[in-house]
Amino acid sequence: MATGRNHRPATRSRGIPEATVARLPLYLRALTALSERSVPTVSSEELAAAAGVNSAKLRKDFSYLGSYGTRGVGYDVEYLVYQISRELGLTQDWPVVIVGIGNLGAALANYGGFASRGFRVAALIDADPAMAGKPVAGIPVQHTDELEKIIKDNGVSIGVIATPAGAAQQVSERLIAAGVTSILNFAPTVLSVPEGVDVRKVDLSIELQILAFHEQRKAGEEAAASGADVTPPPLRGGPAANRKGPDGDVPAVMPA
Amino acid sequence: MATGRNHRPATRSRGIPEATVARLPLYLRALTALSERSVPTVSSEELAAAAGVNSAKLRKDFSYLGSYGTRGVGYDVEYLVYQISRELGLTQDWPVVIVGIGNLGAALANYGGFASRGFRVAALIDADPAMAGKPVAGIPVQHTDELEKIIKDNGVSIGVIATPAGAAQQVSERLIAAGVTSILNFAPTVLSVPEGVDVRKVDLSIELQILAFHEQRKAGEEAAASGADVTPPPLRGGPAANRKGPDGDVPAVMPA
DNA sequence: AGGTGTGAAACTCTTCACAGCA
DNA sequence: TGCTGTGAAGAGTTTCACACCT
Repeated sequence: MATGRNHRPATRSRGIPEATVARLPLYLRALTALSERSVPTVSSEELAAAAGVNSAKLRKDFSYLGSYGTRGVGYDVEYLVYQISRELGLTQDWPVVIVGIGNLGAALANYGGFASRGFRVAALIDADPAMAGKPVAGIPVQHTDELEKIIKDNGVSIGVIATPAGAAQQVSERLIAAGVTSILNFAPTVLSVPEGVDVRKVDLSIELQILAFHEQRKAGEEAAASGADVTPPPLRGGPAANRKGPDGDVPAVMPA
Repeated sequence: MATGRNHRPATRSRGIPEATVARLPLYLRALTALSERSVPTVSSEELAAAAGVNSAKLRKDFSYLGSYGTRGVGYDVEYLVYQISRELGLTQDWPVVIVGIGNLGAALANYGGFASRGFRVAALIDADPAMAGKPVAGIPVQHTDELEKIIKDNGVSIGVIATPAGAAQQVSERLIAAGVTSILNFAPTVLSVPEGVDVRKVDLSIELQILAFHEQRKAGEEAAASGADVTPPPLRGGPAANRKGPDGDVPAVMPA
């Protein structure tokens, strides 16, 4: 997911599995909704449905946090909200900077969910001098020259990169040098960062390509069902004339 | 990842593992860059570095596609680009619609990578009548009333939802009813969709929360190194008075 | 009765390490 | 010699199913 080394290589000291961590925000959101409706308790079954996972998984996930439920009853909503928030580190406020205030950066700055839980946009930074001073989402954009100062003055440890791909690596280096240790990267590049820095990436075109893959599969299946050819297009003769199918050779319907 | 059922439940017919599929776009991007620099061949080691994965994983991934390399030499760049594109279904053009043309929707519409490889923005749709006709990224926004017609006329099977959370479920239902079978959801909601529909979600606040979790860990480790307390904040007495630490009880330094 | 917490089984994914081909 | 392709081992994740508590 990131280029930075994995967390807790072999020995997981207080080990919550990464897969579980990735789901905690989901549970938190569902719980927050329940809390707003003043629902006092919830069963693993109900909460799992709201979060879109299965209940055994949810219970196992919670078991890593401790025994927070009551047998025969379920989980106390408020209490769980607190416990998960705490576990995720959302009981404190994280100042973040957004670098690259183009369409996307502006969208992120305006995103409400940002401020909602634990995060605060400390600054918007852009390389275009013409942007400097312009308010976006009520926050004046600052020039890249100020980057290091902003990071240090605000004690920022989380940076969001929404620059063009070409600028991303350099921006990440400056952020890191100034003290940032977690980066959310929207630029379509692989960032290489030193050990200890976490990078998560959000990449639109990758997501679309994954969807396209499955979409193509569905088309293939329909075709198969109606007796048409299945495997993608023809196997034209490329440079390497020695390729063979996935496992040995697929005993599939050959195209014309 | 999605609410829709998993692909290939038990028997993987022509099974490329999901984890591999998710990395193919990454390889494709790295290969495209090499191709633009007219690099003819590349070793698994080099390509892996460019894609930010390790070489054994990359070779294993490629082995699911077939034997496309040459021992002692490496992989033919152009040929691999073609094979991966084909596998991902990018040799055909996928028309997509973007629903919800706010800040984010506009950012997506303007996103270059969209058009670049295999995707074409067929239409922009928004519920605000005031938006109708306005061009965004050169494409006139159409009103939600037209949604079904647009989907059908263009044979759209992939939809992008960039609406507020409250509208997302309903939009997804309309998209699906009109024929969409893959959805990329940017709204912070769990979509519930019928079997056979793929949903992928991109959720800013979830990503940030995951970063916050690790960030907090790092802070904890530093503190531990300097002898301060490790486990998050205090264990206040909540509703359930029976909680216990993760594995038994953490023999950690108790806070004051 | 009802629903959590969890060992154990099943499955998926990653990494190792090396046989075998160019 | 150099690098791919891959069995086999290992790590991580999900699911099952049921003991146990309320």
